[in-house]
Amino acid sequence: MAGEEKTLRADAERNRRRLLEAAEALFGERGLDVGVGEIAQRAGVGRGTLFRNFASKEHLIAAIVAERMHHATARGLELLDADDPGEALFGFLDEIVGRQQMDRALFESVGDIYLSNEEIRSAQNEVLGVLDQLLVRAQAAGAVRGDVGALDVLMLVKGVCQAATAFQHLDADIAKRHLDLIRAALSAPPSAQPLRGRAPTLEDMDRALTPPAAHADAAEHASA
Amino acid sequence: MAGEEKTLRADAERNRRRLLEAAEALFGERGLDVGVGEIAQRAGVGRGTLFRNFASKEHLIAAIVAERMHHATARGLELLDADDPGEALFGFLDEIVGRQQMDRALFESVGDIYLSNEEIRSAQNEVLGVLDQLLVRAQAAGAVRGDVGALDVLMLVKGVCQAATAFQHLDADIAKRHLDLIRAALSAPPSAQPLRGRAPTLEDMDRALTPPAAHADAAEHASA
DNA sequence: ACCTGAACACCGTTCAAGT
DNA sequence: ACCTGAACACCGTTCAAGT
Repeated sequence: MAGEEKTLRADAERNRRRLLEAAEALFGERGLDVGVGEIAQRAGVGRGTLFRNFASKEHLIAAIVAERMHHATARGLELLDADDPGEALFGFLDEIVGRQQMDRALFESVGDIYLSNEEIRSAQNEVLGVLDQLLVRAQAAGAVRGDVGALDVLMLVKGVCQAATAFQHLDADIAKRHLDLIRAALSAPPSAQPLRGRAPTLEDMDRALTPPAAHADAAEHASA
Repeated sequence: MAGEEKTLRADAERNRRRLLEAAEALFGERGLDVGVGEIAQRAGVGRGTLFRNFASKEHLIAAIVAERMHHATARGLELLDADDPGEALFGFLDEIVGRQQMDRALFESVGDIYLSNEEIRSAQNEVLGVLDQLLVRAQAAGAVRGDVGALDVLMLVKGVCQAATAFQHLDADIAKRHLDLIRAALSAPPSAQPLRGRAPTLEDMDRALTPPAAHADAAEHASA
């Protein structure tokens, strides 16, 4: 289903890498509103070359975020072999949050392109895949309540990251603190009252991709 | 300390109100990136008039957000008289989240102007004031763990709102669901392991306002 | 005092001309 | 094929001219 990696000319490939590195460095230092001109200059190429490699500034950001997500996926796969399933899950979340703190507001505008950019979507589905496995293991071990899904967890963590970036001058470890609270929420037995709504699934996300289509007969055979 | 409300000419006051209403409507419908020209047009004034009333587009957004915060403060004060302190606190959070869901991504760019805009800051301090009272009452009643502060709670809720706006097409009630998880986190006894870091205070926020000042002797008599 | 809209500065993006 | 930078379109903001 995924297209083959179009092989680039040697210099083009090098320019692409330089652009990614320059953008990553500048975004990390000064946030997402650094100009494309400055990025191209730091990469040592013309502005047009940036748009030859990336359809828009948002796509450039998406490419960087997708790379991060691939790293996260790889790390999550490693943790699947850990002894303690609970520690594996929460250690995974800790590392994700740790990376976020370092490089400023990279998650900042992800929300906007979350669903519209295919590269981000597939990378995020990878992350959700491992997260789901880590979660199921932790639930089987009794370390995490059974009524939450991987998408629940990812959204809570994303929220913690975003809220923390606004206050990072305040306390660098505040995200860790709030992650501990998320952990408490996930560790608690679903005793008191049940959660409102139901755990969102990947199918829900796919369905959310086409809101302008008012076909009205979508609930036919999709109620599995 | 707060300056007196400069009394405006009748037509100027009316224009200001019209601009706020037009902006609120358009932002709610199509997000924060509607142009100032369209806002002015909908309000029936020239573009220059917008900038006479609000120093910048960000200040216009801040004025709207500040109004919302005043409403939230008023609602919180009412809830201080409620019978069940726990229900009062979580009901308050529910209403905040409910309003957020309705009008799109209003919290979206708040993070950026959080600390730089004085109007937002004082309005937020008001909210934090009531939230603190609601929280202390709930803690005294044993409904909420003692090791969290009002700023912790506000940041968690803000995170939930932001993460939910990205997925609002998915499930309108997803923020409510995650708020239930936050409730579980706050209701849990601080038994397992203690939270990392310490509860952020209003003094921490004020201190975060002046990061470029490296005076180094700020911990003199401020350690109260 | 306040309002207006043309003019300005500053982005992201495109494209004709080069190699 | 790929690169370049001038040119374009589109923002937010300013300001001289009006009332």
